[in-house]
Amino acid sequence: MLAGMSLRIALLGLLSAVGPASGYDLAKKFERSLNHVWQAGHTQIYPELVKMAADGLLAVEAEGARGRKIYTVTAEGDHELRTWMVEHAPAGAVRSEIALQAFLLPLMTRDQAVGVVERIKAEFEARLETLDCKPRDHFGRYALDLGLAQARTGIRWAEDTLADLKDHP
Amino acid sequence: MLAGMSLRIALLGLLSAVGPASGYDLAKKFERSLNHVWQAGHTQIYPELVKMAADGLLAVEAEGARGRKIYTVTAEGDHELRTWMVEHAPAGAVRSEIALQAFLLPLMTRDQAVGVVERIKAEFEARLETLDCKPRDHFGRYALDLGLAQARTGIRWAEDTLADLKDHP
DNA sequence: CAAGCCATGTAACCAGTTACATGATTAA
DNA sequence: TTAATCATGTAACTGGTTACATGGCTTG
Repeated sequence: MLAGMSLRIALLGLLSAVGPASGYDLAKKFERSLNHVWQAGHTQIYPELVKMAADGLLAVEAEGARGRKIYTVTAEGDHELRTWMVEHAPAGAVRSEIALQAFLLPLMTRDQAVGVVERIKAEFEARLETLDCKPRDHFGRYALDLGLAQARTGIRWAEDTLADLKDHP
Repeated sequence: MLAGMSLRIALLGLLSAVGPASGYDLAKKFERSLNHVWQAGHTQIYPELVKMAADGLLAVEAEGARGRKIYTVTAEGDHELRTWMVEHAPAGAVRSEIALQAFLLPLMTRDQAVGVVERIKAEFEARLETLDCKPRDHFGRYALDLGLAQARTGIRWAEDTLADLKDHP
């Protein structure tokens, strides 16, 4: 089991959850439901589906108009998904521009720092709002809970940091 | 100002904070202090420093034994750093294997899901512990606070999710 | 003088983004 | 019939990882 197959896993998961779909369908669902967890555009998805079919993880169930291919998960694909979920220790590594800006705050003047933290706060608030609008009955509900909790934590951090910056001028 | 220049910014920030340093020094400091915020190995750092010097953001202050070059931030480099901090709206996008596993939990059996969440919880706990050991007087303290708060949020999410999984078998 | 660490680099590869290209279908 | 949207793809590039290569310095 190689590292960095998250795109495959995400596609297998989506197909398992919503049933047979085309590349276009999957790209839309990526944007609508997986966005806060993983991102991929159609230019990455189309070729990956072809490779996954070649590797036996997916089968082409039907071919419609203008080359539209409907994919389904094979038994092997389902096995791959479950194995990854159960066995793969997720990489906890973070690469966050927000955290980088937070890291560098002490290099800024007080006024610069206040401006930066206020923008970060707004960013977390926007995130909270978009996540809050998503349907709660959805099968990605646990990830939604995590995202909401982390957005609230970010807002609280920004408030505390603003207070701290005002205390120590 | 192009997107995706976070590595440059991180290097400018480190050099500003700790003073003149070589590529090797910076690689070590990356590992020790920036790890929870951004990652970069020496194979990425060395060529980037050369490019940054060519672009006028850094100057080679001295050359020591075995080709060791000591870099300093130029006025232009300092300007670049400040401009990015003050003007660049940080990308909030997340790409997290942990969140992906959380997303896919409803596809698993109850036992599989419990195992996955327990491993995620352990991951957050490990993160909390490593961050807790870092020095608090350090110039990256705000990022450290954010990391600690988010690790605690992750642990709380895992506990809530485990309770939820046990309630609804 | 050998073992181990210090220190710097290159090359090949993989993942992800941006820009470009094309044609089918639908609605005004 | 023209404009918008649906739908699929390719190519070039950027950022990041892994594997490899090399040689100086230090200490037992």
